[in-house]
Amino acid sequence: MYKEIPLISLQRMPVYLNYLKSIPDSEKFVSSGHIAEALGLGEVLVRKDLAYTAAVGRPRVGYVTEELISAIEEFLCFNGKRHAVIIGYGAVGKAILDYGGFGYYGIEVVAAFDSDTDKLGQSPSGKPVYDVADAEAQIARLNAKLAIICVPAPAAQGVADMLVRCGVKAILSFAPATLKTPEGVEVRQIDVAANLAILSSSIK
Amino acid sequence: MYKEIPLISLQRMPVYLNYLKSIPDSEKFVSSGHIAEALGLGEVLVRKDLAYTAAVGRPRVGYVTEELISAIEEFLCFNGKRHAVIIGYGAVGKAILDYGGFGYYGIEVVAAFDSDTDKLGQSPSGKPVYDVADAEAQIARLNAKLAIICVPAPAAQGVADMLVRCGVKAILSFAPATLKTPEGVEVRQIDVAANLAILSSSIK
DNA sequence: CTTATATTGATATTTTATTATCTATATTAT
DNA sequence: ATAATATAGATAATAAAATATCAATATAAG
Repeated sequence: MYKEIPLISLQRMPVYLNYLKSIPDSEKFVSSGHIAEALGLGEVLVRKDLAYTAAVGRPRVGYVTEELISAIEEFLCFNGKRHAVIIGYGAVGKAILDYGGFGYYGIEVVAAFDSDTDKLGQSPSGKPVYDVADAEAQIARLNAKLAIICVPAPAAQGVADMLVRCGVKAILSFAPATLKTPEGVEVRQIDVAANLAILSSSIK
Repeated sequence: MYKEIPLISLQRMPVYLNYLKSIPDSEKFVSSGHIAEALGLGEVLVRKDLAYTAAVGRPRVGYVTEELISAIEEFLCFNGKRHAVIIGYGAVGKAILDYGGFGYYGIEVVAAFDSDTDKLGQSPSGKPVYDVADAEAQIARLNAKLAIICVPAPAAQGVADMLVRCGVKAILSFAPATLKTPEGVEVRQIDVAANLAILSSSIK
Protein backbone atom coordinates (compact mmCIF):
# COMPACT_ATOMS: atom_id res chain seq x y z
CA MET A 1 0.00 0.00 0.00
CA TYR A 2 1.64 3.21 -1.22
CA LYS A 3 0.92 6.47 0.49
CA GLU A 4 0.50 9.57 -1.63
CA ILE A 5 3.32 12.06 -1.16
CA PRO A 6 2.33 15.28 0.65
CA LEU A 7 2.75 18.41 -1.45
CA ILE A 8 5.30 19.77 1.00
CA SER A 9 7.54 16.76 0.46
CA LEU A 10 7.01 16.88 -3.29
CA GLN A 11 8.12 20.49 -3.28
CA ARG A 12 11.39 19.53 -1.65
CA MET A 13 12.23 16.99 -4.36
CA PRO A 14 13.60 19.56 -6.82
CA VAL A 15 15.63 21.05 -3.97
CA TYR A 16 17.26 17.70 -3.31
CA LEU A 17 17.81 17.26 -7.02
CA ASN A 18 19.52 20.63 -7.44
CA TYR A 19 21.76 19.93 -4.51
CA LEU A 20 22.66 16.40 -5.63
CA LYS A 21 23.53 17.67 -9.10
CA SER A 22 26.00 20.08 -7.53
CA ILE A 23 27.94 17.31 -5.78
CA PRO A 24 31.23 16.47 -7.54
CA ASP A 25 31.20 13.20 -9.45
CA SER A 26 33.92 11.86 -7.20
CA GLU A 27 31.45 11.61 -4.31
CA LYS A 28 29.94 8.26 -5.13
CA PHE A 29 27.83 8.11 -1.97
CA VAL A 30 25.77 10.60 -0.07
CA SER A 31 24.05 10.23 3.29
CA SER A 32 20.80 11.73 4.50
CA GLY A 33 22.76 13.54 7.19
CA HIS A 34 25.00 15.13 4.58
CA ILE A 35 22.04 16.32 2.50
CA ALA A 36 20.23 17.58 5.58
CA GLU A 37 23.28 19.53 6.69
CA ALA A 38 23.73 21.16 3.28
CA LEU A 39 20.09 22.16 2.97
CA GLY A 40 19.39 23.08 6.56
CA LEU A 41 16.82 20.32 7.08
CA GLY A 42 16.47 17.48 9.57
CA GLU A 43 18.07 14.23 8.52
CA VAL A 44 15.00 12.14 9.36
CA LEU A 45 12.92 14.46 7.23
CA VAL A 46 15.28 13.91 4.33
CA ARG A 47 15.10 10.14 4.73
CA LYS A 48 11.32 10.21 4.87
CA ASP A 49 11.12 12.33 1.75
CA LEU A 50 13.53 10.12 -0.13
CA ALA A 51 11.57 7.05 0.96
CA TYR A 52 8.82 8.16 -1.46
CA THR A 53 11.21 7.53 -4.33
CA ALA A 54 12.54 4.16 -5.40
CA ALA A 55 15.96 4.87 -3.89
CA VAL A 56 17.21 2.62 -1.13
CA GLY A 57 20.14 3.50 1.05
CA ARG A 58 22.63 1.18 2.63
CA PRO A 59 23.45 1.32 6.34
CA ARG A 60 26.86 2.78 7.04
CA VAL A 61 27.14 4.02 3.44
CA GLY A 62 24.16 6.11 2.44
CA TYR A 63 22.68 6.38 -1.03
CA VAL A 64 24.56 5.94 -4.28
CA THR A 65 24.53 9.54 -5.49
CA GLU A 66 23.76 8.73 -9.09
CA GLU A 67 21.07 6.25 -8.18
CA LEU A 68 19.42 8.79 -5.91
CA ILE A 69 19.41 11.42 -8.64
CA SER A 70 17.82 8.96 -11.06
CA ALA A 71 15.25 7.91 -8.47
CA ILE A 72 14.14 11.49 -7.83
CA GLU A 73 14.10 12.29 -11.54
CA GLU A 74 12.00 9.24 -12.20
CA PHE A 75 9.70 10.14 -9.35
CA LEU A 76 9.17 13.65 -10.70
CA CYS A 77 8.79 12.60 -14.32
CA PHE A 78 6.59 9.66 -13.46
CA ASN A 79 4.06 10.68 -16.08
CA GLY A 80 6.58 10.82 -18.88
CA LYS A 81 7.06 13.61 -21.38
CA ARG A 82 4.60 16.49 -21.38
CA HIS A 83 4.06 19.48 -23.65
CA ALA A 84 3.48 22.96 -22.28
CA VAL A 85 2.41 26.19 -23.96
CA ILE A 86 2.83 29.81 -22.98
CA ILE A 87 0.08 32.41 -23.23
CA GLY A 88 1.45 35.94 -23.44
CA TYR A 89 4.70 36.58 -25.29
CA GLY A 90 5.82 39.62 -23.33
CA ALA A 91 9.04 39.85 -21.36
CA VAL A 92 8.14 36.97 -19.06
CA GLY A 93 6.81 34.73 -21.81
CA LYS A 94 9.98 35.37 -23.84
CA ALA A 95 12.21 34.46 -20.94
CA ILE A 96 10.40 31.21 -20.34
CA LEU A 97 9.92 30.08 -23.94
CA ASP A 98 13.65 29.95 -24.52
CA TYR A 99 14.62 28.72 -21.06
CA GLY A 100 16.25 25.33 -21.30
CA GLY A 101 15.61 24.03 -17.81
CA PHE A 102 12.35 22.17 -18.37
CA GLY A 103 13.68 19.19 -20.25
CA TYR A 104 15.20 17.98 -17.06
CA TYR A 105 11.70 17.33 -15.74
CA GLY A 106 10.39 15.73 -18.90
CA ILE A 107 8.59 18.88 -19.98
CA GLU A 108 8.93 20.62 -23.32
CA VAL A 109 7.60 24.12 -23.86
CA VAL A 110 6.48 23.86 -27.45
CA ALA A 111 4.89 27.19 -28.36
CA ALA A 112 3.76 30.61 -27.19
CA PHE A 113 0.61 32.56 -28.04
CA ASP A 114 -0.05 36.27 -28.12
CA SER A 115 -2.84 38.59 -29.21
CA ASP A 116 -0.42 41.13 -30.66
CA THR A 117 0.10 40.02 -34.27
CA ASP A 118 3.39 41.96 -34.41
CA LYS A 119 4.89 39.45 -32.01
CA LEU A 120 4.01 36.35 -33.99
CA GLY A 121 6.62 34.24 -35.74
CA GLN A 122 9.53 32.54 -34.06
CA SER A 123 11.49 32.97 -30.85
CA PRO A 124 15.29 33.39 -30.98
CA SER A 125 15.66 29.64 -30.41
CA GLY A 126 13.16 28.91 -33.18
CA LYS A 127 10.03 28.11 -31.25
CA PRO A 128 6.73 29.24 -32.78
CA VAL A 129 4.69 32.18 -31.51
CA TYR A 130 1.08 31.81 -32.67
CA ASP A 131 -1.94 34.05 -32.65
CA VAL A 132 -3.94 33.46 -29.50
CA ALA A 133 -7.00 33.24 -31.73
CA ASP A 134 -5.63 29.90 -32.94
CA ALA A 135 -4.91 28.66 -29.44
CA GLU A 136 -7.83 26.30 -29.22
CA ALA A 137 -6.85 24.39 -32.36
CA GLN A 138 -3.10 24.51 -31.76
CA ILE A 139 -3.23 23.39 -28.14
CA ALA A 140 -5.29 20.38 -29.18
CA ARG A 141 -2.89 19.63 -32.03
CA LEU A 142 0.16 20.00 -29.78
CA ASN A 143 -1.48 17.84 -27.12
CA ALA A 144 -0.51 20.29 -24.38
CA LYS A 145 -1.98 19.60 -20.97
CA LEU A 146 0.22 22.19 -19.27
CA ALA A 147 0.07 25.95 -19.78
CA ILE A 148 1.91 28.96 -18.43
CA ILE A 149 0.00 32.24 -18.15
CA CYS A 150 2.23 35.26 -18.74
CA VAL A 151 -0.41 37.92 -19.42
CA PRO A 152 -1.27 40.90 -17.21
CA ALA A 153 -3.44 40.14 -14.18
CA PRO A 154 -6.71 41.54 -15.58
CA ALA A 155 -6.53 39.20 -18.57
CA ALA A 156 -5.54 36.11 -16.63
CA GLN A 157 -8.97 34.71 -15.75
CA GLY A 158 -10.13 34.95 -19.35
CA VAL A 159 -7.04 33.11 -20.50
CA ALA A 160 -7.54 30.46 -17.82
CA ASP A 161 -11.12 29.90 -18.98
CA MET A 162 -9.92 29.50 -22.54
CA LEU A 163 -7.23 27.03 -21.47
CA VAL A 164 -9.80 24.96 -19.59
CA ARG A 165 -11.90 24.81 -22.75
CA CYS A 166 -8.82 23.58 -24.62
CA GLY A 167 -8.43 20.67 -22.24
CA VAL A 168 -5.45 22.00 -20.31
CA LYS A 169 -5.20 20.22 -16.95
CA ALA A 170 -2.63 22.29 -15.07
CA ILE A 171 -1.82 25.99 -15.16
CA LEU A 172 1.20 27.89 -13.90
CA SER A 173 0.37 31.57 -13.65
CA PHE A 174 2.68 34.55 -13.25
CA ALA A 175 -0.25 36.95 -13.01
CA PRO A 176 -0.97 38.20 -9.50
CA ALA A 177 -4.65 37.30 -9.70
CA THR A 178 -6.91 34.71 -8.11
CA LEU A 179 -7.83 32.17 -10.77
CA LYS A 180 -10.95 30.10 -10.64
CA THR A 181 -10.86 26.78 -12.45
CA PRO A 182 -13.13 23.73 -12.39
CA GLU A 183 -12.30 20.67 -10.36
CA GLY A 184 -9.54 18.67 -11.99
CA VAL A 185 -7.63 21.68 -13.30
CA GLU A 186 -4.76 22.52 -10.96
CA VAL A 187 -3.34 26.02 -10.65
CA ARG A 188 -0.07 27.20 -9.19
CA GLN A 189 0.96 30.78 -8.99
CA ILE A 190 4.35 32.44 -9.02
CA ASP A 191 4.09 35.97 -7.71
CA VAL A 192 7.55 37.45 -7.97
CA ALA A 193 6.66 40.69 -6.22
CA ALA A 194 5.02 38.82 -3.35
CA ASN A 195 8.10 36.64 -2.95
CA LEU A 196 10.29 39.70 -2.76
CA ALA A 197 7.91 41.32 -0.28
CA ILE A 198 8.00 38.27 1.97
CA LEU A 199 11.79 38.32 1.86
CA SER A 200 11.85 42.03 2.54
CA SER A 201 9.71 41.64 5.64
CA SER A 202 12.27 39.20 7.04
CA ILE A 203 14.91 41.93 7.16
CA LYS A 204 15.09 43.52 10.60
CA MET B 1 2.52 40.32 23.62
CA TYR B 2 2.55 39.87 19.82
CA LYS B 3 3.27 36.52 18.28
CA GLU B 4 5.46 36.38 15.21
CA ILE B 5 3.57 35.37 12.12
CA PRO B 6 4.43 31.93 10.73
CA LEU B 7 5.91 31.96 7.25
CA ILE B 8 3.00 29.97 5.91
CA SER B 9 0.53 32.63 7.03
CA LEU B 10 2.77 35.40 5.75
CA GLN B 11 2.80 33.70 2.35
CA ARG B 12 -0.97 33.80 2.20
CA MET B 13 -1.10 37.55 2.75
CA PRO B 14 -0.41 38.47 -0.88
CA VAL B 15 -3.03 35.93 -1.90
CA TYR B 16 -5.63 37.67 0.23
CA LEU B 17 -4.49 41.00 -1.13
CA ASN B 18 -4.80 39.94 -4.76
CA TYR B 19 -8.25 38.58 -4.12
CA LEU B 20 -9.45 41.64 -2.18
CA LYS B 21 -8.20 43.93 -4.93
CA SER B 22 -10.36 42.02 -7.41
CA ILE B 23 -13.57 42.64 -5.45
CA PRO B 24 -15.76 45.35 -7.02
CA ASP B 25 -15.76 48.67 -5.17
CA SER B 26 -19.45 48.30 -4.51
CA GLU B 27 -18.79 45.49 -2.02
CA LYS B 28 -18.06 47.57 1.05
CA PHE B 29 -17.79 44.60 3.38
CA VAL B 30 -16.24 41.18 3.11
CA SER B 31 -16.46 38.24 5.51
CA SER B 32 -13.87 35.60 6.30
CA GLY B 33 -16.27 33.00 4.98
CA HIS B 34 -16.53 34.81 1.67
CA ILE B 35 -12.73 35.04 1.31
CA ALA B 36 -12.30 31.42 2.35
CA GLU B 37 -14.85 30.28 -0.21
CA ALA B 38 -13.19 32.24 -3.02
CA LEU B 39 -9.71 30.97 -2.21
CA GLY B 40 -10.55 27.41 -1.21
CA LEU B 41 -9.37 27.83 2.39
CA GLY B 42 -11.01 27.30 5.76
CA GLU B 43 -12.75 30.33 7.19
CA VAL B 44 -11.14 30.00 10.61
CA LEU B 45 -7.77 29.89 8.91
CA VAL B 46 -8.55 33.12 7.12
CA ARG B 47 -9.62 34.82 10.35
CA LYS B 48 -6.49 33.67 12.14
CA ASP B 49 -4.28 34.95 9.34
CA LEU B 50 -6.05 38.29 9.23
CA ALA B 51 -5.74 38.59 13.00
CA TYR B 52 -2.01 39.18 12.48
CA THR B 53 -2.86 42.43 10.74
CA ALA B 54 -4.41 45.49 12.36
CA ALA B 55 -7.79 44.78 10.78
CA VAL B 56 -10.74 44.13 13.05
CA GLY B 57 -13.98 42.67 11.82
CA ARG B 58 -17.45 43.30 13.11
CA PRO B 59 -19.79 40.47 14.05
CA ARG B 60 -22.59 39.99 11.57
CA VAL B 61 -20.83 42.30 9.07
CA GLY B 62 -17.29 41.18 8.39
CA TYR B 63 -14.38 43.42 7.52
CA VAL B 64 -14.56 46.75 5.74
CA THR B 65 -12.97 45.75 2.43
CA GLU B 66 -10.87 48.87 2.04
CA GLU B 67 -9.71 48.80 5.63
CA LEU B 68 -8.68 45.19 5.26
CA ILE B 69 -6.68 45.91 2.12
CA SER B 70 -4.89 48.76 3.87
CA ALA B 71 -4.22 46.61 6.91
CA ILE B 72 -2.60 43.85 4.86
CA GLU B 73 -0.60 46.34 2.80
CA GLU B 74 0.64 47.98 5.94
CA PHE B 75 1.49 44.62 7.42
CA LEU B 76 3.52 43.62 4.36
CA CYS B 77 5.26 46.97 3.96
CA PHE B 78 5.92 47.31 7.66
CA ASN B 79 9.57 48.12 7.05
CA GLY B 80 8.86 50.95 4.65
CA LYS B 81 10.44 51.49 1.26
CA ARG B 82 13.27 49.23 0.16
CA HIS B 83 15.60 49.23 -2.82
CA ALA B 84 16.39 46.07 -4.75
CA VAL B 85 18.94 45.31 -7.46
CA ILE B 86 19.10 42.66 -10.14
CA ILE B 87 22.21 40.68 -10.97
CA GLY B 88 22.13 39.28 -14.49
CA TYR B 89 20.47 41.25 -17.25
CA GLY B 90 19.41 38.35 -19.40
CA ALA B 91 15.84 37.52 -20.37
CA VAL B 92 14.72 37.05 -16.77
CA GLY B 93 16.53 40.11 -15.44
CA LYS B 94 15.05 42.20 -18.25
CA ALA B 95 11.53 41.02 -17.47
CA ILE B 96 11.89 41.87 -13.80
CA LEU B 97 13.70 45.19 -14.09
CA ASP B 98 10.81 46.74 -15.98
CA TYR B 99 8.03 44.94 -14.14
CA GLY B 100 5.86 47.44 -12.32
CA GLY B 101 4.37 45.23 -9.63
CA PHE B 102 6.87 45.81 -6.83
CA GLY B 103 5.83 49.31 -5.84
CA TYR B 104 2.72 47.85 -4.36
CA TYR B 105 4.86 46.24 -1.68
CA GLY B 106 7.03 49.25 -1.02
CA ILE B 107 9.89 47.88 -3.07
CA GLU B 108 11.70 49.64 -5.91
CA VAL B 109 14.02 47.79 -8.26
CA VAL B 110 16.60 50.46 -8.91
CA ALA B 111 19.24 48.90 -11.13
CA ALA B 112 20.56 45.80 -12.83
CA PHE B 113 24.11 44.54 -13.22
CA ASP B 114 25.72 42.37 -15.86
CA SER B 115 29.18 41.20 -16.78
CA ASP B 116 28.55 41.60 -20.51
CA THR B 117 29.52 45.19 -21.29
CA ASP B 118 27.37 45.13 -24.43
CA LYS B 119 24.29 45.04 -22.23
CA LEU B 120 25.14 48.07 -20.12
CA GLY B 121 23.21 51.32 -20.39
CA GLN B 122 19.51 51.71 -19.78
CA SER B 123 16.47 49.48 -19.80
CA PRO B 124 13.45 50.37 -21.98
CA SER B 125 11.87 52.10 -18.97
CA GLY B 126 15.07 54.04 -18.30
CA LYS B 127 16.57 52.08 -15.42
CA PRO B 128 20.36 51.77 -15.35
CA VAL B 129 22.26 48.59 -16.19
CA TYR B 130 25.73 48.71 -14.66
CA ASP B 131 28.85 46.66 -14.98
CA VAL B 132 28.87 43.95 -12.32
CA ALA B 133 32.44 45.01 -11.59
CA ASP B 134 30.97 48.17 -10.06
CA ALA B 135 28.35 46.30 -8.06
CA GLU B 136 30.07 46.63 -4.72
CA ALA B 137 30.23 50.42 -4.90
CA GLN B 138 26.84 50.90 -6.55
CA ILE B 139 24.92 48.63 -4.19
CA ALA B 140 26.32 50.55 -1.25
CA ARG B 141 25.47 53.87 -2.88
CA LEU B 142 21.94 52.72 -3.77
CA ASN B 143 21.46 51.36 -0.25
CA ALA B 144 20.01 48.12 -1.59
CA LYS B 145 19.44 45.41 0.98
CA LEU B 146 17.48 43.23 -1.44
CA ALA B 147 18.86 41.52 -4.54
CA ILE B 148 17.48 39.29 -7.26
CA ILE B 149 19.82 36.74 -8.82
CA CYS B 150 19.06 36.13 -12.51
CA VAL B 151 22.31 34.50 -13.61
CA PRO B 152 22.78 30.87 -14.70
CA ALA B 153 22.95 28.32 -11.89
CA PRO B 154 26.73 27.75 -12.00
CA ALA B 155 27.37 31.46 -11.40
CA ALA B 156 24.79 31.90 -8.66
CA GLN B 157 26.87 31.05 -5.60
CA GLY B 158 29.62 33.45 -6.63
CA VAL B 159 27.08 36.22 -7.09
CA ALA B 160 25.52 35.42 -3.72
CA ASP B 161 28.91 35.67 -2.03
CA MET B 162 29.50 39.03 -3.68
CA LEU B 163 26.07 40.27 -2.57
CA VAL B 164 26.77 39.24 1.01
CA ARG B 165 30.00 41.25 0.90
CA CYS B 166 27.97 44.23 -0.33
CA GLY B 167 25.74 44.07 2.72
CA VAL B 168 22.68 42.62 1.00
CA LYS B 169 20.40 41.02 3.59
CA ALA B 170 17.89 39.09 1.46
CA ILE B 171 18.25 37.34 -1.87
CA LEU B 172 15.64 36.12 -4.31
CA SER B 173 17.20 33.65 -6.73
CA PHE B 174 15.88 32.32 -10.02
CA ALA B 175 18.86 30.03 -10.42
CA PRO B 176 18.15 26.36 -9.71
CA ALA B 177 21.07 26.02 -7.33
CA THR B 178 21.52 25.56 -3.60
CA LEU B 179 22.87 28.82 -2.20
CA LYS B 180 24.87 29.04 0.98
CA THR B 181 24.77 32.31 2.85
CA PRO B 182 25.82 33.33 6.34
CA GLU B 183 23.33 33.65 9.17
CA GLY B 184 21.26 36.79 8.81
CA VAL B 185 21.08 36.67 5.01
CA GLU B 186 17.79 35.15 3.89
CA VAL B 187 17.41 33.35 0.58
CA ARG B 188 14.27 32.43 -1.33
CA GLN B 189 14.27 30.59 -4.58
CA ILE B 190 11.90 30.62 -7.49
CA ASP B 191 12.44 27.56 -9.62
CA VAL B 192 10.05 27.86 -12.55
CA ALA B 193 10.84 24.45 -13.98
CA ALA B 194 10.35 22.79 -10.60
CA ASN B 195 6.99 24.50 -10.19
CA LEU B 196 5.90 23.24 -13.57
CA ALA B 197 7.16 19.76 -12.76
CA ILE B 198 5.17 19.69 -9.51
CA LEU B 199 2.07 20.76 -11.39
CA SER B 200 2.72 18.20 -14.08
CA SER B 201 2.94 15.41 -11.55
CA SER B 202 -0.53 16.32 -10.30
CA ILE B 203 -2.05 15.40 -13.66
CA LYS B 204 -3.40 11.88 -13.67
C1' DC C 1 -38.37 46.50 22.02
C1' DT C 2 -37.44 41.76 21.47
C1' DT C 3 -35.84 37.91 18.94
C1' DA C 4 -33.23 35.73 15.41
C1' DT C 5 -28.99 35.41 12.87
C1' DA C 6 -24.53 36.10 10.74
C1' DT C 7 -20.19 36.78 11.91
C1' DT C 8 -16.04 37.64 14.75
C1' DG C 9 -12.62 36.16 17.90
C1' DA C 10 -11.31 32.78 21.33
C1' DT C 11 -10.57 28.16 22.74
C1' DA C 12 -10.43 23.19 21.96
C1' DT C 13 -9.64 19.41 18.98
C1' DT C 14 -7.79 17.06 15.24
C1' DT C 15 -4.65 16.41 11.69
C1' DT C 16 -0.29 16.97 9.60
C1' DA C 17 4.55 17.69 9.69
C1' DT C 18 8.80 17.40 11.98
C1' DT C 19 11.99 15.62 15.19
C1' DA C 20 13.66 12.09 18.45
C1' DT C 21 14.54 7.43 19.53
C1' DC C 22 15.48 2.78 18.55
C1' DT C 23 16.82 -1.48 15.85
C1' DA C 24 19.14 -3.73 12.23
C1' DT C 25 23.02 -3.99 9.26
C1' DA C 26 26.86 -3.14 6.10
C1' DT C 27 31.41 -1.62 6.33
C1' DT C 28 35.74 -0.71 8.57
C1' DA C 29 39.22 -1.46 11.92
C1' DT C 30 41.45 -4.51 14.92
C1' DA D 1 36.88 -13.45 12.85
C1' DT D 2 35.21 -10.05 16.04
C1' DA D 3 34.04 -5.59 17.61
C1' DA D 4 32.98 -0.87 16.72
C1' DT D 5 30.48 2.51 14.12
C1' DA D 6 27.89 5.06 10.77
C1' DT D 7 23.84 4.93 8.60
C1' DA D 8 19.20 3.47 6.91
C1' DG D 9 14.60 2.60 8.01
C1' DA D 10 10.94 2.08 11.44
C1' DT D 11 8.40 3.66 15.30
C1' DA D 12 7.32 7.00 18.88
C1' DA D 13 6.98 11.63 20.53
C1' DT D 14 6.56 16.44 19.79
C1' DA D 15 5.41 20.60 17.47
C1' DA D 16 2.91 23.11 14.14
C1' DA D 17 -0.98 23.87 11.31
C1' DA D 18 -5.63 23.44 10.23
C1' DT D 19 -10.25 22.74 11.57
C1' DA D 20 -14.17 22.51 14.74
C1' DT D 21 -16.73 24.40 18.46
C1' DC D 22 -18.58 28.04 21.15
C1' DA D 23 -19.52 32.51 23.46
C1' DA D 24 -20.18 37.37 22.46
C1' DT D 25 -22.27 40.89 19.72
C1' DA D 26 -23.80 43.92 16.03
C1' DT D 27 -27.35 44.16 12.83
C1' DA D 28 -31.75 43.01 10.86
C1' DA D 29 -36.37 41.47 11.17
C1' DG D 30 -40.57 41.17 13.46
